[in-house]
Amino acid sequence: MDYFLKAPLLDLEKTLLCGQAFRWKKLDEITFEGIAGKNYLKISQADDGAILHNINASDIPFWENYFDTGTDYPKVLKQISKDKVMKKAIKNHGGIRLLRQDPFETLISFIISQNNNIKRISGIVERLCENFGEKSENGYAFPTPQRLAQLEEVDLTPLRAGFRNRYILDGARKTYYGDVELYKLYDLSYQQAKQALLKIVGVGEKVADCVLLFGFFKMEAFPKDVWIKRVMEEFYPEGIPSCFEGYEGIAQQILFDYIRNNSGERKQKEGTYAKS
DNA sequence: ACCCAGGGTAACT
DNA sequence: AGTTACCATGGG
Repeated sequence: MDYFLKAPLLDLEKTLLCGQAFRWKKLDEITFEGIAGKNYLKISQADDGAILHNINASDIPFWENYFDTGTDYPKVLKQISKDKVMKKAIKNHGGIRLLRQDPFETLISFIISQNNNIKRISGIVERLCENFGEKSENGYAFPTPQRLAQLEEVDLTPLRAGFRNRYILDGARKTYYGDVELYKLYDLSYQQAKQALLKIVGVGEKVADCVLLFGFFKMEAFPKDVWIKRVMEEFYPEGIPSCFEGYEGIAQQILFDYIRNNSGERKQKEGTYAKS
């Protein structure tokens, strides 16, 4: 059956393709498909929500959670738009929602993301799933920690992930052998959980913040990649405005899309970082 | 040929 | 504690 997922203000394309998840593909103007963990979904944009196609009733709670339907986005946007720059960014980029993703998938995906671009990250993640994920009728699941932990670096050469191979393996091994009790980080504070993630080789401040935000929904996380650093320089030399408090993660995602893909609405600074 | 990409590590001051 | 070269790979 098809199911209407209520999600006020949702912009499906921005949410799925803005670089917080890497396994979604656009099928037509309003329809997308992808796999989160081992769950396949075909989904279409609707007004203030989306249509989940051919879905089992038992899977609805998973997707409600994934699309963060428990968060009141109109309320959040009203709060953070007290900041002028954010108010402007929201006009075209306010439809982005955070996706509540699996911690291990998020960890490995963002280890792969370092010094890399979104298109190539998606390719590496896809090859990772095809090589080591469980196959089902609609594609490949994301690999388990157990499966990846038993591999050697040479096994990862088909991914063409380069120097990140040893980081991927360290993340998988520390997760599988419990050196980092990944699924217990939900219960820790932002700071404590971050300290645990930083024990993984290849995980630094930025990757840790992405995992904490997209994998554990720690809203204090404000990942500072090269684009956000440009936002901070240009708009927030004094630091993050206080009205973002409690919603830093959502604010970050909106600003990330704003600076990367402003479609001409913002004056370019000598064309320094116009989108490719 | 050079620079950059949702950065981190190791080796320097 | 704060810089900097280097790290594979692919696109512009």
